[in-house]
This record gives sequence, C-alpha cells and structure tokens, in this order.
Amino acid sequence: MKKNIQQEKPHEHLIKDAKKLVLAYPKVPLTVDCAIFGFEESQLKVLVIKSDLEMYDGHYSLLGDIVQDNEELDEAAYRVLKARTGMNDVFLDQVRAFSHPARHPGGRVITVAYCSLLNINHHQLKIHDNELNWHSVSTLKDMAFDHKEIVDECYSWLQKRIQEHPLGFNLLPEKFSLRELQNLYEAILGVSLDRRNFRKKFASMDLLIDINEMEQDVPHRPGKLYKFNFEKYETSKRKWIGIDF
Amino acid sequence: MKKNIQQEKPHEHLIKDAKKLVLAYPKVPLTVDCAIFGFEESQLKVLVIKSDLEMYDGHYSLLGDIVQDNEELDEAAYRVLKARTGMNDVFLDQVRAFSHPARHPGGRVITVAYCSLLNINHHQLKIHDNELNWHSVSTLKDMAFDHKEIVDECYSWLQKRIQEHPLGFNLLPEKFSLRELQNLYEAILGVSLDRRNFRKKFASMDLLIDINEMEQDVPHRPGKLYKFNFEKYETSKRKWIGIDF
DNA sequence: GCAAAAGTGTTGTCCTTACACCCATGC
DNA sequence: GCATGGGTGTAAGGACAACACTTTTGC
Repeated sequence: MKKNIQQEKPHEHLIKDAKKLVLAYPKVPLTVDCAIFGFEESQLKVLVIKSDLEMYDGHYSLLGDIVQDNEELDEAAYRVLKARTGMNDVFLDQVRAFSHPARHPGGRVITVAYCSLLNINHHQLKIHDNELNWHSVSTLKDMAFDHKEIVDECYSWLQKRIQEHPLGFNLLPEKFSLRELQNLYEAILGVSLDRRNFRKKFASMDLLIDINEMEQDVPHRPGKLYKFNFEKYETSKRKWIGIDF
Repeated sequence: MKKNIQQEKPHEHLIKDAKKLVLAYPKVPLTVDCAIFGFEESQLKVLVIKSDLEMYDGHYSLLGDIVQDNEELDEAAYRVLKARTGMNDVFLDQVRAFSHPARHPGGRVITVAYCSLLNINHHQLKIHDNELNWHSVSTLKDMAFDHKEIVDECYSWLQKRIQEHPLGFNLLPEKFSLRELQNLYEAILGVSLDRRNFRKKFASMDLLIDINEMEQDVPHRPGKLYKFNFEKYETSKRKWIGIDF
C-alpha cells in the first residue's frame, strides 16, 4: 500500500515525490527465519541452533538473519540456507509473517517464516558453532522467541502441501525405495498407510522412474530403487477443480 | 531471526543486551495491503481506490496502510478494513509478503498482503474519496505498484481455499438461495457446475440450515433460503488425511 | 530355516459425474 | 400459456480402503 488513511482530505493533490512520502514512513527491523526440514532415521527433523541470547540460554532457535537493504525476502532466506548448509537448489517457500510486538525481547522485530526441505545426507553443515544440529520435530520444545510456534506452523504447512504436491522427494536421496518414500509420508503425516495402496497410488501417478537398481546391504530382501520424474511433474501440475471441504 | 551470520565466531559470549542488538538492525518501511473481495451481480469484485501518487495517476490500488509501532500485522489489516468499510467481524487472512526492492517508486517498502471477504450489501463504504469502488476482478489491469500481482495471488489463494473451507458464505447475505451459492462458486472458480450435483454436495455436507423462507420478488419460481451453519462447521473441521496430488 | 521386508490383485464401498423431466411463480 | 429458474433421482465409472500370501535376501 502506500497511503496513510489519516492523511486523506476531500480534495488533496496527487503526490509528486514518492521518495519523500516513503521517508516519512515508520520503519521496523525485519528478519527471515527458516524451518529447514530433513529426514533421517525415519524421523522428520528440523535444523536448529543454540540461541546466543543470554535470556534464552540453552534454548534452540531456528536459523535466520536480518533482511538486508534491497534484498528480497526469498533471497535472504536462501542466503541463510546456503550459509549454513552449503546447499544450492533447495526447496524453499514462504509460509507467513509473524508480528507479535513482544515476540523478540530486544524490541519490535517482525519475521517472515520460510519452510525448506532438503536431503540431510547431501550436504555438510557449514558451521558447527552453537551446536547446530538436526532435532526431531516431534520432541521439540522450549525454543527461543516464538520459534516453536513458527515450527508448528511450518510443520502444518508441510503436512498440507505434501498432500497436494510431491514435495517429499526433496527430503530423500536421489535414489530411494518405495519403503523409504512411505516411511517419509508416514512420519510427516503421523499416520500409518497401507503398503499396497500406497504403492498403487504412486504407480498410478507415474511420477517415479524405475532405474533398475536395488538396495544394497539391507538385512532383508532388497527393494527396487526409483528416481523422481521432475520433468513429468513440471509438465502436468495439479488442476484445481472440485469442491472438497 | 536474531543472529547475524557474519557475527559468529567460535567462542563468542552470550548476548546480554537484546535491546542493543535489535537497535543495530537495519529497518524497513512495512505496510499491509488488503485484497477485499465482494460478490455482486454474479461477479467477484475487489475494493480498489485511485492511487494518489502522481506517477500512478488514474491507476487503481488496493487499500492499505503503514504498519504502526507495536501493531500486529493482522491488526493493521483489520484497521484498514474497518476504516474503509465500517465492518467488524470480517473474514481476513494473511496471504504473503511482497518484497521486490523496486515494488514502490519511493524506495524500499515491504508489504504483507491480506485477503478479506465480505458481503457488499452489509456495509456502507466509509470514505468516497479517490473513487473508492468495487471493481470486477476479471477486468482489472494497470494497477499501481505491484498490486495487480497481489490481487492475482490473493485470487488464486481464494480459489484454492474456497475448495477446502466454506469461505464463500462470507460473501453472501445471511440468507441466500442455493442458486446464489452456486453462482458464487462458479464466479470464483471460473467453471460451470452441474446444478443437481452442486445441491447434492451441499445437502450431504449438512452445513446449510433451511429457514423455511422463500425468495421474494423474483420473476420465476422462488427458491428456498438457507443460512450457513457456523456452529456445525466449527465443530467438524476438515481432517487432513489422504494424499492427493 | 528363520527373520524381515518386498512385491502383488481383488473386492466392496463410496464419491463423482452425467443426464431429463416436472413444478411453481410472474408476467 | 409461456418463460424462467426451482427442485428432484438414477445409473455408470472411478477412486479409495480393506485385506493375505508368496518371494527374496542376510544371517
């Protein structure tokens, strides 16, 4: 927007100097926070770090940073992600802004939350300060700031999105078995699924490429490995017709 | 978030003064913009106003305002809504933030977009300056700033949400006929729906209360009027199980 | 040979879709 | 009586849920 309601009068003139207008606006500190999810040992995990604020000593916080001048929010989030994980080409999407006036003990700070999905094994954590680590989502608590609320919201967001779009592949290795895929869905949705129906579902979607390789070193019959068919997915995204409460 | 990546060193001390930390953060002007949708003459409309920036002379913009100190984003959006429409208890939800550095000609301004749904006939527009008016969504173009992009995004958001939750009732009068409800869905989704199937669908959801009244002054057989069963809806919200790409 | 998980089909139910005729009202 | 939309039922097809046995590997 760009117009202050209080300023309005019946026949005001058009504003010529937009710069002057904006200079008069109040300003707030703005950050991005990333809920970076990974999948390991059949558990959904999120990347956290020990807070370096004394009042949150021992509590975890999400990775985030100040938004720089002339930086888009997406860029800022991506910068945080890359600085910590070293990864490019990572799934990243904005969830929503959090603006409670007391959410930061240092004063008013508004943050925009991002959800990111990556394969834990495809990267090395870049900085091991502050006990950067993967924490199981289900056992998280006592986070710094409003970060628990942010994680909860991002997790709900993920649960919903993963049922509408095949995002789960971002959390798996390039080659994966159907068992791994199902474990992932079960972990994220918190339900158990029928194996045969699950396989039929994905078979009928035709989004998996059979690469004619098998699992190695498993203590049971090895399963086939698949890749995700990104091309096919890109050319046939969901059409949104049908009311369904 | 709250930690600047560049600041990190192997054994830094915990930060005691959070206020001092935040004072050092760069700040940006922050606004909210509302895509306020209404339904009239079987068309989805959005509330717009003539921009008062000279460089956008004659172009429409959304309603919005600066976010005040210590104001939540939701509050700011609600304030804008109430100032212009005089309405309380209006549906309002955050869509997402827009942060392109050049989106405002006066310099960097980040905005958070909100989607709002209200019944056009239940309110009087509060201020008639700047040609505040309802504009058909389908014929909007040449808006000020990035407001066309914001409207498009909010419209997509609405198309999706209205299929998951019964939001449409916010756009209708308290009492409405099934025909009006169907017109609404057809207008928003841009499809035509089978009348019998549509009625069956809503009948089976059991979210409509038959109030034993009929339409008046229609030049054909009058239809029954219904109210939306808000209580029932609140106690039986959607359960999110099932993968569905 | 035993444990552990892979792989595979069928059936019933439910939901969705497609489709046509009579009815009530205003004019 | 005619135009306009209101109101209703049925049948076919597709999607989903439930369910058990055989196979392959490591040990």
